[in-house]
Amino acid sequence: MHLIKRPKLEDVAKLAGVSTASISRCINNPKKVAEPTRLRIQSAIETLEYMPHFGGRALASNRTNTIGAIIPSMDNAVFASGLQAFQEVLSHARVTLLVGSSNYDPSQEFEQIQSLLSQGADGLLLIGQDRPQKTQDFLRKHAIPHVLAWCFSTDISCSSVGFDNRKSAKKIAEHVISYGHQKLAIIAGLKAGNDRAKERILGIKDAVKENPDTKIVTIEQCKYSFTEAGAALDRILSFHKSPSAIICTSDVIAVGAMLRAKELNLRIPNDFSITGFDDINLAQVVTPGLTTVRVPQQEMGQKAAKVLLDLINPNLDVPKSPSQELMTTIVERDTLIKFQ
Amino acid sequence: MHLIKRPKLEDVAKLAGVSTASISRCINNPKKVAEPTRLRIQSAIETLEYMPHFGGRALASNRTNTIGAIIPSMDNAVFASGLQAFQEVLSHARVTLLVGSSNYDPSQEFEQIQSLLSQGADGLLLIGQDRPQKTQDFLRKHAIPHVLAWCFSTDISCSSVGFDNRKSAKKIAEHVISYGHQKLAIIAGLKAGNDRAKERILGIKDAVKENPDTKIVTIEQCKYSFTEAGAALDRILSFHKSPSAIICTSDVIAVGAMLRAKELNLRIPNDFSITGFDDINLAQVVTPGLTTVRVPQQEMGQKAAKVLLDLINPNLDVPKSPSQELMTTIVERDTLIKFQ
DNA sequence: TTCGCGCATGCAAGCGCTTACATCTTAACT
DNA sequence: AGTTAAGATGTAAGCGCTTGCATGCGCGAA
Repeated sequence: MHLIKRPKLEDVAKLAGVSTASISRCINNPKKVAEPTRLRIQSAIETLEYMPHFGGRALASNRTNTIGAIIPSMDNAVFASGLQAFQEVLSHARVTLLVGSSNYDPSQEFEQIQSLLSQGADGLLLIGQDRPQKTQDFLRKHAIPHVLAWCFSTDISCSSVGFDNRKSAKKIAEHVISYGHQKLAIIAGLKAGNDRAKERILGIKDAVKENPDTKIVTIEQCKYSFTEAGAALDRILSFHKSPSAIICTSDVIAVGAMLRAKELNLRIPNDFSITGFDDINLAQVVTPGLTTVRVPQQEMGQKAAKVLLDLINPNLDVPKSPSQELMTTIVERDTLIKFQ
Repeated sequence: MHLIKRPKLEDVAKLAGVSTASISRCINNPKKVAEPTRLRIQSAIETLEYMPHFGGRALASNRTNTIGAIIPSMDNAVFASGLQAFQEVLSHARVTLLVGSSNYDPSQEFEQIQSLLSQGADGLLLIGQDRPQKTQDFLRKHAIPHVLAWCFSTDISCSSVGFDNRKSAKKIAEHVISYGHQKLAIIAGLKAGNDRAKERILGIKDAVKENPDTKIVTIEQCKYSFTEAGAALDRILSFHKSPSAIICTSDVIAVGAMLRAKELNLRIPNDFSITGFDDINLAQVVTPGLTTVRVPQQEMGQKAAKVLLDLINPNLDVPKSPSQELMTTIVERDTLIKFQ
């Protein structure tokens, strides 16, 4: 078992007694090679353990079979599981996933975009639609095939696979209101460069506007961490007019607030109701179970992968289905009860 | 704003009035170019928005600045956050991360290894040390720089960054035993191709062996899902001699069992104690809080990245620190109490 | 003045693969 | 048998970049 110099196409060609062109064809388009030759080539490839050289292939064909995904952070389960689903679909199509993370920062996202493209990514998965003009221009100018996930809107020029954050947030807010709550508080993720947070706030406001008896006591923002969410809860509780329900734009935040409430010996939902958003594992594990909005994470990852693959392989018969709206549903657990 | 043909080195060279060689040098080794020329080149690169072609570069230099990671699944928070940390370090070193997932299946892992390598990965991050001879031979034969994480053992020939699963499991088992528990049950992940699960079981057995009064009532295996873990609990409860403590080799499993126990109106830790492994978010969120083993996920990801980068850039002065053992600690919460 | 040396730069040969085109074979027609 | 089209295979020209080597230049020492 000693080190072997990487074989090249030529070596395989020699062994199989054909030209390098045939090998290449056999690998990329087996139909173009006659049965017996193909078998001969196959076995030559196997005995040499030949593996195409990526650079050579990329240079000659100008394709890398690589797709980049830039997500805020894998630390948030909601993206991790979407990404997992995305990767699985890609893998079946023999496409490799490049991963970058933006840490919720638009300028880091821009850097990562450049970085992944310079690594040859044929296309990109991005989260959300809110990004600086600079980034958008860049994508357009270089005609980068990309799809946006975790958002949906018909007026965006590029493909998106996701749900309508505003509508979904309105729905949960209406749900909360229908339980008789009139004084609401919001804990949202930081809005800067994060359209999901913004849209969700807007959605809640939409619901409040339509229900004149209702009002928003305060809107707090914080990072997606338990402790920050706990601090946000503290701020809310320091108000005179404390809310009867707190709507959080993420499960992580809601759970963080619940943990803090427990420390303070407050009882949820008796002292106040609370709702989340995403329906990650935490929501079902926390006590009481968190009433939240289920987001089709896996489905989104899978469909986004398919759309992106179509975008890259302008497939003959596949009808263009550039954007897809997925639906969210409310998952009722135990943190929301009727007011009084 | 129209579509622009991707500029190549030659275009930049023409604009800057130098040869392509200088541009290349300027990009890869700025010191080798005189100050004024460098500035001229820089500005040419910027006005053209030049971005090196990945394939060309990879072909000529035989390096891709890309590292692959193959993890069982990003769906498990323990790997997701390790991977996040790994990626961040890589990103600072201007190296891009390729991701594959094996779904805990050695043959899928092998495929992903091949796939990532054929994408030109300069090195690989793998989880655990237990893999088929075939895979090991492959890695050795092709001299693939790689590091193993989530495991540690001095007798492995290649670098590893992680903790000793067996020792850590022994430690938590001893801890449980020190609380007076004598009849223990284990719920472990599926052992096949998963050395973490195997080692942890062995560690628990080690502890039991050293404490003659103690015995293991049963060892159940299941996938890393709440429902499967719940089913495993059912099996345990159907035994005559039911255990006073259940040691789980993963938090996901422990929490799944706790959820099931709650459904059955069993009270933890009164009816039985339970412990987890990993200390992911869930452990602190579940009620009662899960007593578990904290694994330095982030640190592991970061250090693994550094080791791998060193392996790939045989750095001059950096002393070889091939393997690193990290420590785990027991996090005491509320699922483990004294027997009786 | 001459020589030599070091530095900055240019020249040009590939790196391993794909693919348009040319060539050859074969079989199905007239 | 002659003609032709379709299919299988080979030929060779790059794809865009890196890098060993050659070149040219300026400067100090002899």
